[in-house]
Amino acid sequence: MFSHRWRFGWDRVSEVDLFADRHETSAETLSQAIRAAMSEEPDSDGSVLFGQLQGTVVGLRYYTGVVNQGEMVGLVRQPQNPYDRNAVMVANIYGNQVGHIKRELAAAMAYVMDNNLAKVDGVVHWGTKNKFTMPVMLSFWGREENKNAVIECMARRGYKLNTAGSISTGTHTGYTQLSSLNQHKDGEKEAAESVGTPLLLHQKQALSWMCARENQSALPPFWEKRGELYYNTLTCFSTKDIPERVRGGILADDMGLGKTLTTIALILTNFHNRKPLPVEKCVTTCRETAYCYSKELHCNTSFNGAFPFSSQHVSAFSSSFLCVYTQDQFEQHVCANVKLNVYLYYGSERNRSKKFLSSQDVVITTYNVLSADFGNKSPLHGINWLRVVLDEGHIIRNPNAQMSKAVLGLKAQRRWILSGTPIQNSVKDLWMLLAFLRLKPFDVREWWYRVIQRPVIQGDRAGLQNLQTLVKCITLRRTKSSEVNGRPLVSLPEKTVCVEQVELSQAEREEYELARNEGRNTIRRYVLVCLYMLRQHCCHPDLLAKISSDLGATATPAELRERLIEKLRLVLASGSDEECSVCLDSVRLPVITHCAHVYCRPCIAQVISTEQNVARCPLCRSEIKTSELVEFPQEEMEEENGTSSEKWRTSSKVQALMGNLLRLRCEDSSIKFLVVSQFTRFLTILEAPLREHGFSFVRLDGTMSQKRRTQVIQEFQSSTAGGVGLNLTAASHVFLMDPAWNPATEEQCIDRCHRLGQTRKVVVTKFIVKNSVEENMVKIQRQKQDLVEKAFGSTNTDRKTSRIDDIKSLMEL
DNA sequence: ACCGCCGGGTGCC
DNA sequence: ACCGCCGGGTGCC
Repeated sequence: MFSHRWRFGWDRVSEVDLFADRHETSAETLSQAIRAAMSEEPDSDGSVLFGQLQGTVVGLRYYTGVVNQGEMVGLVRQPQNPYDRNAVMVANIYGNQVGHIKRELAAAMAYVMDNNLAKVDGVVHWGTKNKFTMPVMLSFWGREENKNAVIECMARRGYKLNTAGSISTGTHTGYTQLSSLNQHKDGEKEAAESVGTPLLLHQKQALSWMCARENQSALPPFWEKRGELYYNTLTCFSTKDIPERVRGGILADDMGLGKTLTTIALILTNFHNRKPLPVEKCVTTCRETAYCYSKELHCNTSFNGAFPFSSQHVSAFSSSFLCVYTQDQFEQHVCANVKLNVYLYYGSERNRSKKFLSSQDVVITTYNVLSADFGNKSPLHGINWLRVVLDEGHIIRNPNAQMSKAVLGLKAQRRWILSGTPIQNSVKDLWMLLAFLRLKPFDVREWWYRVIQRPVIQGDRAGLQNLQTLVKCITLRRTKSSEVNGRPLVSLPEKTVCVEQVELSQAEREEYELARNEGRNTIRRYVLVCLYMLRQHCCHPDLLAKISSDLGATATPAELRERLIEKLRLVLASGSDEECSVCLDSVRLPVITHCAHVYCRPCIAQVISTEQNVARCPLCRSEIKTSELVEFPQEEMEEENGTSSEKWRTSSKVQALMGNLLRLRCEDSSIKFLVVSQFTRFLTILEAPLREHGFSFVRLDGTMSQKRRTQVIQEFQSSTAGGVGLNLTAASHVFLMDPAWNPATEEQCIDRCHRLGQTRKVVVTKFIVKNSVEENMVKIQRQKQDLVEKAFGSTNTDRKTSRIDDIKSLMEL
């Protein structure tokens, strides 16, 4: 075993090349590398069409799901299918199963899909009336770098992807009646008497539109009736059942145009059967609800007493309304003689009774309370509300957030989103809002993505138009500069914004640049430390520097120093090549911090000096001071081999290696192996299982003297002819335990045994942890190799191999 | 499935 | 006939 970084002094800086200062674009390179190395989830928006393929759907007669001509279908892997673990299920928009992809094709697709090499879409262009099988046009989408792999993989199984020219991707403009979209946007509606504040013209228009959206019976956008069926013009899906109409929408007026007042007016004006909410003495009637949430949590339970509560008949739908700061607005905008039951559902003493909450006219809560309750016998989720209103609805933009999931779990007849900025960053933001409104079929992310998001991002005009139609249909948005009947919505004094550019003085600029560079260096260092630790996790958990808990604060300074020195000795002895997490090289002038982490003195000194206030340990974030760094007494530096009392444990990677070694030894007991790691301490860890299974081994690493290295290599080569030096041809199997940033580093390593004197086939095994920083390192390696290939027309490897082949043939070997 | 595939019945022209 | 051919039974994954 040997650690190549040290032993041969190869390319010691290769790991930090990505961030090196000499590149003009270092900042960009840094961010790219971080994104590439740290990203767990690839950006699916970057996908390109690899090609298309005509496939077959079989087993139609066993399922009820039907498709129309031109309809999009979903392809779902069924790894648990008892008849075929490669099964790919075909379903229509509503998720009804239509059939399966034919077995042989499914086998090829399963590989591509399971390895995330491509996403596959299906469209059925014809044969929809078939009884047994039907054709399906499959489109393969993915990231550019996977394109060839996918095409080859499919070709190997006899499926040729059609990559030619322009192909229909299935997006087209849905037929829509634009006139109907603007319905009621110009109409006006008077608010109910109980609304205490007179509405402005544009607010009456908004009220009219909101009432219409709640009372309408029109189909959602892109749906039309065709005979007995309801037909979706974008996906070509059709169904007997009328698609659920979206009773509600997005009120996206600018700040200050009175979204809250308009919503209060809606609550009071449009109760059941288009009648106003019964208020005042009307104690026995059903009460309505609107809901809203605020981003803020105000746990002020004393507010509860501010509202008169009366016991009400519990309605089938209760209702609640919004935000903390609108509590005043209710009082302000509701007539003084009107009693409205408004309950603020937050604070630890909140009343969790479903019956009580249902009896309220309005229940107001916060996103935080809602998500805290969700999945925990949440009374709010058990009530079928008349209306749910999300104030500042863009807060639930991220569909992965708990708050968003909690919001989607609410049951309601009518749903509203109030937001001045419904789309903050990208078209992606819209999905969560559509999902909340339950706008079919876009509430299912796949259909939203296929029909709208991907086409829009790829610049498809039809996709953009469909998006606009969709948004127009469910959104009312006016800005402060909008006009009604030629007049501005609101009259405000003039506002001017100007930008004045300011130059820093030379001295200021110098200080600024200094701070910027320091900041950049600090970030760079922390990123490297973080990546480094992830790489260690991939190999073995014990590689991570331990945060020592036994270095108590009660110890005297002398005791503490003694213990730290002991710890430092242990750490240095355990791997002989302890690496500094700052420079990633072997520790020079080792020092140990009070939190028991070891660094090079110059490295950690620099970290401390770049901190403005309190310097913190890059590994554990404990406070560190230059004066508290403990050095190793010089005379003990050469000591070796502290026996670690800690218990040995295995790791997945250790298991993988041992499995290979044992299998190979069974096949041929004369095989020798080379086991390579970037981490010398990992080699130390590997010694235990090797001994346990009776493998004899030698170790080679950077701390050894030249003499010792020669001895070790001779011992390893003993039974094999050939010279010494860097020759390790006795080994025919190379195990690379962890990837290096630079592929050349690995190549050099492999060449130590794949060279003159080698008589066996050389097999190299690289262990890469799935879904980890290691996979991303491999991607970076591949990119580097591609670069080399583009620049030279052949890879490093090829050139080397061919040179070796040349020599071999010259010497007639 | 107006197929392919399987397995039983059958067998000169 | 250890075949070929015929025609019935059958059928996703």
